[in-house]
Amino acid sequence: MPKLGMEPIRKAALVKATISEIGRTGSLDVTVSQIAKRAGMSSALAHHYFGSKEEMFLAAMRHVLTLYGAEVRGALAAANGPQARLNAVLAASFSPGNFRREAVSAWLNFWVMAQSVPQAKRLLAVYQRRLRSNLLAALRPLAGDRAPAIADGLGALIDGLYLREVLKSGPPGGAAAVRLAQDYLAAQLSQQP
Amino acid sequence: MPKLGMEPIRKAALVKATISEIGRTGSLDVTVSQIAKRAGMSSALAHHYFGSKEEMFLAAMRHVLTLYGAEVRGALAAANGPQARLNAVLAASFSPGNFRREAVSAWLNFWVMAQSVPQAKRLLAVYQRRLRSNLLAALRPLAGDRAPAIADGLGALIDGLYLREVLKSGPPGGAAAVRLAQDYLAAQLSQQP
DNA sequence: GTTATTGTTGATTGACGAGTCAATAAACTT
DNA sequence: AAGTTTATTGACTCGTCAATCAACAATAAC
Repeated sequence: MPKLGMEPIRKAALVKATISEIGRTGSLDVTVSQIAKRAGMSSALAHHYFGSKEEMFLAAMRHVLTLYGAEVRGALAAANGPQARLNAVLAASFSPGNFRREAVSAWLNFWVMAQSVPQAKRLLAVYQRRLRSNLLAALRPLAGDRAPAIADGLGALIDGLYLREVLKSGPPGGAAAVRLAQDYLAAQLSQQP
Repeated sequence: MPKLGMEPIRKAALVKATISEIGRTGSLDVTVSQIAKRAGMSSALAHHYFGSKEEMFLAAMRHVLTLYGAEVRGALAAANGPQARLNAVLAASFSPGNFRREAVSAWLNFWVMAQSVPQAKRLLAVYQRRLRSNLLAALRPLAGDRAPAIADGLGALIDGLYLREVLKSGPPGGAAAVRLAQDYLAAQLSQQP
């Protein structure tokens, strides 16, 4: 049975399954067996490829952040001018791909993990730095000295909207979230600089 | 040895210890033994009083929310007029008592718990409703129809600032958080209603 | 065709931890 | 003083789970 070159396939399946299981249970209290089962393999194989449960979690986290980063980059590439760049970041942040229960729930749990796993903390810090730098670059031409404060506020607002999404029931509210964030931006930018 | 009337004392000690341990480890992966030890008793006694670990967590959560609620109420009682009431809510939210590593970390973990424990979800919903209602009441005279959107944004911003505090190192940044939130408010309120 | 290399799993190990129990002791009741 | 209630804990049960191992299978290398 063993076809060669299984490693990347199985790893990808495990990463996906990890996110699914974290999303399903809403916590990191997920067993390797559950993950492996959902990915269609034995728990022993999961350990074979990842070595430890923590590595699986970290790989899943990297995956979520990578997807997010790619979407932001893509949206930015098609954006003309500062205002469009801001909208691009917001649109990517709350796109259906990123702003869905599973991913949001996983993201919340990664935040928890960051408190005890240094590597996770580093990954989140990278995400925060990138977001801040994107916002800042677009805001400086529009808001000058006030750009840093606005960027920090907008960053926190985005995180807060993610946070609140996990408790909401019903369909994802990405559109409403974008509206709120744009509202915040409009208010800040209408102030004299 | 048994002095009577120990129950409330021990329960309070356990609640405090629960918050401390969650804050220390940054997660809900805390054993009843750890909590009991920090509270100066055996794990059996902890079970005797609370029945289960989950009950301990819920009691700790209630405690955090009660403290927060009391502080908000106190600040509101001394506030005159809508703008002062808004400032009161912000000041209470980021006061040193509430906005300290331990409490913030516990709060993040309660958020996670809310995803799988209905009772925890209910408690958080109560907190959110109260916050929203407080903000809304103060905002309506200042912003009219735009009050709901501003309240939702401000609520999310507050939650986001909490979230970001858990990753920050160094001393608590309550003052900066209040500034950011007030900045948001000022920008929103300067818009024509 | 023998020898690595890669893929795969059932079974097992070893640790840990929630919750229970039986026993002890001090205080209150009558 | 006998009995009840409250406080308290060490020892134990029972389940779970991460991680390892031994074995087997298929492909590639020589």
